[in-house]
Amino acid sequence: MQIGELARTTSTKVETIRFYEKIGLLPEPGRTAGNYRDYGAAHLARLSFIRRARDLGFTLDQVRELLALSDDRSRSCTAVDSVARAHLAQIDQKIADLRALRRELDELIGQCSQGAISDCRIIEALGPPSNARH
Amino acid sequence: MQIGELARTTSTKVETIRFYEKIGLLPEPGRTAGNYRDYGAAHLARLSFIRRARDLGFTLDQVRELLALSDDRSRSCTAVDSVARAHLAQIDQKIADLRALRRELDELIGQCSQGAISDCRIIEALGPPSNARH
DNA sequence: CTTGACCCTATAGTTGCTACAGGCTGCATA
DNA sequence: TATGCAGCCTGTAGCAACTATAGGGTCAAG
Repeated sequence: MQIGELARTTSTKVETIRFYEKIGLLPEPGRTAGNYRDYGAAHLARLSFIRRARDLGFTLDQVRELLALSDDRSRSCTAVDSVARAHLAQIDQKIADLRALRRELDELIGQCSQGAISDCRIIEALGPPSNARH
Repeated sequence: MQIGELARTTSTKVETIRFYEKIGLLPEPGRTAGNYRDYGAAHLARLSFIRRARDLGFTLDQVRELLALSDDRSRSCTAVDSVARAHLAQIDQKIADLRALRRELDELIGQCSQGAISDCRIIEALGPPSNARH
């Protein structure tokens, strides 16, 4: 299987696959006579794993950790669980932050009366705390 | 006012201020005899504006746009409003994405029975679609 | 035998900063 | 006067996680 096919089956860009190889996330495959990368089922499995984890928002470092854990199949699942839980907490934090931000922005927009910039509440709200603006 | 003081009053790092100058977001200030940057009230106002907008999650490009709009005080506020609304839509999208992700991850974690990795539902769920894994 | 799709390497760009390295300036203190 | 130290200067490299480009080689079909 050459890189293009692997890319298509995993919905990954060719460059990204080469990038994963360069940073040591995906093992180097064998090469054909013409120096093309030649992938097998194990590569497909590993890349799928990486993509799913990335889709779930894990960072590359977290993915690396999960891969190491999954390679060591004798260990307890607890470590995997804790990586996932930590990630969940981060997501919750992000959602909370975005919601707060959304509220603020929404309020700002509600004040816009579509007048001239000089009366724009949005611009005004972004201005300096209390100083005189020339 | 020198750069350190401006940094403190706006809760910005010194390097960030120089960075904003380099990318043309903040105008170059005058210099003292010793070649130190010398800032005035206008700089403070502009940097405050930038920081507030950034805190609200606007990208630097959006900030640039808002700054340009606010400089042209005769124009209608409508353009500002639309930048803000576009940003709001982006935030809503992000929140929705994160919520979907949260749900999925939560489900995954719920299945973890703390057994050995070989039985780990998380690792399993991250694996390839349906193929035989060696 | 040429076209075109695919592959190769290596490097630079993206966003929004942050962190050096190596060197001045300016003020206080011994 | 010397010296120390905080603060400033420039320039460059680094972070995540790719993406894009340049400049080439390979392979199958027509």
